[in-house]
Order: sequence, then structure tokens, then C-alpha cells
Amino acid sequence: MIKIKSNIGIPKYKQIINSVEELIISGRLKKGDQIPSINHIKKQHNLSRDTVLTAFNELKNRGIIQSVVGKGYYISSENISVTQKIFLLFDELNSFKEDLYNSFLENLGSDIQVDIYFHHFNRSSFSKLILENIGDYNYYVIMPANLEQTNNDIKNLPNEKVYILDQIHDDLLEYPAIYQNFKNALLNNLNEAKHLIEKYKNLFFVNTSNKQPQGILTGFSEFCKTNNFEHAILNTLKDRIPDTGDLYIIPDDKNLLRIIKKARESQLCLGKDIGIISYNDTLLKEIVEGGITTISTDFNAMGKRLAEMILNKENAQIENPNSLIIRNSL
Amino acid sequence: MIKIKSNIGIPKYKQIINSVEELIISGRLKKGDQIPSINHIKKQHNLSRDTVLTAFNELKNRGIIQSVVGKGYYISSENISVTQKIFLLFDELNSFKEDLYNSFLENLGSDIQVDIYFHHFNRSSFSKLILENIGDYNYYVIMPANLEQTNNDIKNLPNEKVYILDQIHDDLLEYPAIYQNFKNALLNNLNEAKHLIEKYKNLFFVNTSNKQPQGILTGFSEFCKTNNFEHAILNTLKDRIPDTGDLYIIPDDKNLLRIIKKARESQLCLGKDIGIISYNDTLLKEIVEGGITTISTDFNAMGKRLAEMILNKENAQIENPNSLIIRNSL
DNA sequence: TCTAATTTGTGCGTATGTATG
DNA sequence: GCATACATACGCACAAATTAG
Repeated sequence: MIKIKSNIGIPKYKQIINSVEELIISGRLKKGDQIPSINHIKKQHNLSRDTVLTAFNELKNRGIIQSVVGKGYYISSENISVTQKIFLLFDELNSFKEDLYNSFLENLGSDIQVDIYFHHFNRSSFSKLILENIGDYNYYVIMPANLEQTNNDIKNLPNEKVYILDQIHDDLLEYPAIYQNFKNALLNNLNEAKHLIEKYKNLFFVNTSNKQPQGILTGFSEFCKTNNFEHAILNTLKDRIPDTGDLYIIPDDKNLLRIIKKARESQLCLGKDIGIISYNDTLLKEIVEGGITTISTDFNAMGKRLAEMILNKENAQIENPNSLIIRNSL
Repeated sequence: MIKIKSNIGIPKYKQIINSVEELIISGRLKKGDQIPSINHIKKQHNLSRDTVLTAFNELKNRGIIQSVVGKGYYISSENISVTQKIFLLFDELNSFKEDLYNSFLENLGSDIQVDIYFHHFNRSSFSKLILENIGDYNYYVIMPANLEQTNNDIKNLPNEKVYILDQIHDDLLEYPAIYQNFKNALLNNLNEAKHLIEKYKNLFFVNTSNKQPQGILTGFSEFCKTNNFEHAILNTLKDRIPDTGDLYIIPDDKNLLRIIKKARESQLCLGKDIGIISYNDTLLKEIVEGGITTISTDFNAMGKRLAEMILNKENAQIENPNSLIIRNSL
């Protein structure tokens, strides 16, 4: 079944891989079939055990075969076009992942398979997902979000296969990454709009979940302190009645909607009486209430850059810039 | 009762364990029942005595069976804590999946693992993903979207493990499903709003991608024909200049934004000069331009209902209702 | 319960040819 | 010419799992 020739340009371990691929193409090997054991091929073709093992390991990495200790190797996928597999660990499924994921896929090429997982900001889910998938992928792209001490798990992966996405922490500085610098970005963006912010008396950060990056909060506080703005962090909007001179920085859209409605009730004019800065630009924010001022990053660029980094094996830590889009609401 | 296959990747002793577990899950083995003796299984499947013993010892250690010397083995607990795995095949990642996925997870319970895959409306991706994951999951939840002859692949899965989501086709009627009836829903919703639609002269369906369910298109045409509305299906908005008396039905938000901007340019008043009906209600549509009329389904309810169906092993085809939210734009 | 055969997984040492600077 | 790194290939030893008898 498996053909090996000596003294031709093709390495023997690659000849084994090609043989298995051809047997799959011709239909003589199907999913679930057992392939000859390492020792069998070794004896039959007078090879070193290591040569056969190298071939089988590559086939295993590509997801084409699976091994069972004590039993043997089995065909697990007939899709031989997959050359590489990527483990992509997101925090949660939301609309901002759409651009990121789609541009990542587009720029990778079709022969690379990407599997998505979600940790839902749950530290033990995070551990479990990483530990369960050690050894199964060529690259591990991980969004640690605001979880702590994630390197305790990540360090179990091969160093050169890890890429960090979106948020970076002090214990992850050894890995290539593409991230947002939430603190500096917020500081820069607020400074850029300081002439517009100055007309407001009280600055509020609306933080009703624990999902927001810590950097945004520290950036907010720092900006307010250095510029002597009255400020507060709101954990709920329930009893909040917006007042003239309020400026709200709102990371999530449910609270954005609440504030807009409350402002309407109180007959406060957006961009004059009260201000709003929203996080993450979506299509409709351009036209809602004459335009909502947003701070957002280019998730398309992030996905594209990530694909490039992996394809070129770049080892760099790259900041994905945030930009401020000033509209009517400020 | 107990099934053993040779030459597959699963060790025989584990196949025995799996068989006993499945018999308990399906209710064919109850607490107190006697299971076949070691010698019986050994003879029946041509196994070594030790193979059967290894399986029984593990079951005994886990407290699932008890041995009585001279009599046999008996089920002592039906509490087999096996983490169940669900294969969830979506069409694409978009924001509407967020509610669906989150409510599905919430209502499943924490010990069930859900893996997400995307076919991106690509027929061959669809086939590959299903074929590669045969046998790996306890349940298969599949969104066939508008792909054709999907049962060619789905029929290779165990019938009782398949659930169809969102769109259902004629060849999938044998499976439990929770779906939207796009055609009837659109007909009902348009009829419900007929008194508001009558003020428009030309009805347009904006269909710039091939991702929309066919049912919406046929529903649109049928409504227009029975009510004698001038109508057309638009494949692009590039050269379109909206005119007084136009009503647009718009499934995707990029086109929604385009039409709103063009209407503003032409100084046409929404809900008076031109009308808009948008698909899928999102937070901001409530307040954009005084409110956008939407047709949408409750994805939260869909996810919850799906979880219930799976947990209770319901075999039903359930329509997830669409509702019309009339706002200023109509 | 014990022994034996087979298989994968891992680690270490060695050797050769090739590409790089 | 020399040093170095890397891919390829071979050999040996031992651990752990599977299965048979």
C-alpha cells in the first residue's frame, strides 16, 4: 500500500505522507480505517522508527489521522487539503467578533482550518479549553480578555505557537500579540476631544458588567484627575436621571439606549445639554440622534494583521489603534 | 444489547462501558437490573475475559454496577456523569447568533459542551463539517440555511441525534426542528400592516446577497400580487434614488443605512414619503429616525426552546413566531 | 491474577547533507 | 574555509495502554 523509494529527491517521511493522502483520494482509506502500525511499516520498508513517526505526527497535526495508545493509528478525516489548524479562543460571541473573524479567515487562505471556542469570561472554562486542545493545533490564538493569570495555562502550550489577541497582560509579554491599548487610547482620544468635553461638568463611566477591560477604567480616572473633572463610575443606571452638564462614556449598547431614552424624557439635547461617547462603532450609530460619538478599533485590520503575523511567523507585539469618531453626541 | 466493533479507534473495553452507559441513558437498563455475565459477553463477542473484566471494574469503581459473588453484576446507580457534547453548525457568525447561542447555553446547563462550526453558505464546507464529525457528538444542531439537498449529508448522522434550526426544507421533515416560517410570517405581517402599506405605490425587496431565505422572496411576491401592488426585487442599490411612494423591505443593515441616507439626501420623510421595513430587531432600531419598523423573531426564545427539546428528547417541529413591530418608518 | 505480545509516546544519542553567514 | 543551525534519518530504551491466553 505505502510506497517508498530511496535516492529520489523526496524525503522518505514525506513519501509516507503522500502515500496515505493518495490512498484517501483513491478511496482505499476511509474515515475510521486503521492504517499499518509504525513497526509494520518500519519492517516492511527497512526504515527507522523515527522516520515513520515523523510522518504520522504530521498527519496527526493536520487532523488526518488519530492515534490510540496500545491500538494504532486511524483515519479521522478525509479532508487532506487542510495543511494547518488554528485554535481560536474568544471570550464571547458578539457582533464585534464578526468583522474580526471574517477578515482573519479571508486573509489566511482556504487550506487553513480555524476552530472557534468561547470561554465566556469563565476562568475554569478557559483552563479546560486550553488543556483539552494541547497538541492538536499548529497555532493558538487566545483572547485572555480580563481573566487573570492566564499564563498559568498558556505556558503549557508550545511558546512559538501562541498569539495573544485584543487584551494583553503583564504575564503575557513573551508572546506575539495584537492588542488594544485601552488606557492610552482612551487618554489620547479624550485629550483629542478635550475642547468638546470642557463644556460638561460631570463625567460618568457606565460600567454595569465586569467584562470591560480594566485599562478603560484607569484611563478614564486618570484623564479626569489630571484635568480636574468631576467624575464617577456608575454600576447601574436604574435610578439615574441625566442632568444638564453630564457626559457619559458607555461601553455597551443597552446602556446607550437607556441614556438616550432618559435624555429624551428629560428633554435634554444631545451634544449640548448632555454628551455621550460610545464604545465600538456600529452602522446605525452614524445616524442615531444625529450621530453618536464613538471610540472604536478596526476589527477588520486586527483580523488581517493577525493572519499576516501567523503566515509570516512574525514575533511582534502590535497595537491595534483606537480611533475617535466625533459626531453630534459630543 | 452491547455492541462491539473491531478495528475502530475505540478500545473494546471502552466500547463495553459506552454501551452500558447508553443503555442507561435510553432507559433500557434501570437500577437493580442484571447485566450479562462476563462469560456471556466474552463468548458473544469473541473477547478475552480480561477485556470484559477491565470494563466491569471501571464501571464498578464509578459506582454504576455492583458485583455479587456467584450471581452476577447489577446496576447500582443510573447517575452516569458523562459530559455530553453538542455539534452546533451555524451558517455565519453575525450578531443575531449572539442571543440564540447565549440563551441556548444558559438553558442547557453547565455540564454540556457545545462546539460551534460555520459553513458560510458553502455547500461543500457543509458536507465536510458534517462528515468529519460523525460519531463525535451526542447531538447535532444544524442550520441548513438556504443550502439545497442538505439531507444528503445529514442522513449519515444518527436520526435521533439531529435537530434542525431556523430554516427547514422539504427533505428535512423527518427531523425535530425549530424554525421560522419565513413565507407565512411575511404574509401575515404585511397583511397586518396593510392599512399602512396602502399609502405606498411601489414595493421593493432589497436582496443584494444570496443569503436570504427563499421564503421571504416568495412571500413578498405573493403579497404584492394578491393585493395588486407594483413591486420589484432589487439586486443592488447603487443607482437607486428613492422616490415618493416607495416602500423598501430590507433584510440587511448595510442597505438599511444606505436607504436612510439616500432618503435624507432627497429630503424624503420616512413613514410619509417613503417606507421602510427592516429584518431583525436590534437595540438601536427602536430610536433611529424615530423608529424603524421591523420584522423579527425571538432568538432568545428559539435558543431556550431548542435547549428544552434536546433535554426532554422532544420530537417535534416547532415554528418560532415572527412578529411585526410597527414604528415610525412605515 | 499473571504473563506475553503488540502498539503508541517520549527521550537521548548519533550521523549526514544543506543552507546561512 | 569554518561555525552554526536545521531537516532528515537511524538506533536504542523505557513507559503506558490494549488485548489475548
